[in-house]
Amino acid sequence: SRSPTPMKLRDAPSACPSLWRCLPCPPAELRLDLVLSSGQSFRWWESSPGAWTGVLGGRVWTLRQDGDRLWYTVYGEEDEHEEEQQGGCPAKAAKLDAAETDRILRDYFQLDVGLSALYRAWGAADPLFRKVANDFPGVRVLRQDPVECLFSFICTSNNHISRITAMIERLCQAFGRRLCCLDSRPFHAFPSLSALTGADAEARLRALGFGYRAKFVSGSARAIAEGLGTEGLCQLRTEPYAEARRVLCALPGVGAKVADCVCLLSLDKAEAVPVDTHVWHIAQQRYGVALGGKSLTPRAYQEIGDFFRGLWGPRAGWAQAV
DNA sequence: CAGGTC
DNA sequence: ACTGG
Repeated sequence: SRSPTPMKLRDAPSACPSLWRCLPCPPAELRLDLVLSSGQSFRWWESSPGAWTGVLGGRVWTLRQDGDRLWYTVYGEEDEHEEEQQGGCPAKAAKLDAAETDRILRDYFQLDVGLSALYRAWGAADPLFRKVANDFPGVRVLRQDPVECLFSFICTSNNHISRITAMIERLCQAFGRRLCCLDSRPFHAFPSLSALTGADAEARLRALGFGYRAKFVSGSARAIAEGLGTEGLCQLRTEPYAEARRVLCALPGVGAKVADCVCLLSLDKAEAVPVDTHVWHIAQQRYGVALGGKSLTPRAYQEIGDFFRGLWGPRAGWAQAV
């Protein structure tokens, strides 16, 4: 009998303790709710109060914070057979997996970067930061997959969060590998580069409501596939900020703002300061950056980034995320 | 008009 | 220009 038992979402460790693990992580270092709902990633969903379910590294996870601990559970794939689930997973495999999942999570949240020390430094340099920081502790920059980050942020231009989230959900359903079903809801991986290079990709994206961004997504996928490749894109992590930015801005649908988002959120460029309309207004109103144009010109964009880098230092992008 | 880009 | 809160 091969009928796969439908998997259920796991809200909390109490329900099924053996399937949960935890990492030490005080709230001053990470506030899950703030980070996962702030528009850095569009793939996390508050599945029940305090529990966040989403896809990371080709697996489905539920995360939860309790005091000084970050709890997590990872769901098996559909193809994994029942015998593994009940008789207790093969101990050896489970142990190896635990070290690996710990590592994935620590890397994704960049837990080796001490956030409280950074908050102190930014606050010492900037009274306005201090005020905001009080209400928003534990906001850190995720280290996302470059392909997911790039194509997600191509979708953000001249758009709003609720629609961006819905578009990316449809993108994954249509082009991404199906991972598993939780409470009858299917979860899909973010599409690989090659999934987006098909001849009909643009038309399919238009049908999914991507509008003019359909051409940007398919065009950038093609350009990367025929150029640096997924590996080359990932290798931008070891290149200087200016070089990564230059390469990204050559892609269709990628201008200064999207390039900075990709640099900051997936390519380890902590000095990248994405300047959206919101940041632009704050720079003028709260920080008195004198650039009284009617629109955010390339010149003004550069000036605002330089201003915040001068104020906050080499991790200005992290401070801006707060 | 929205976390811009061509 | 796409699309929708």
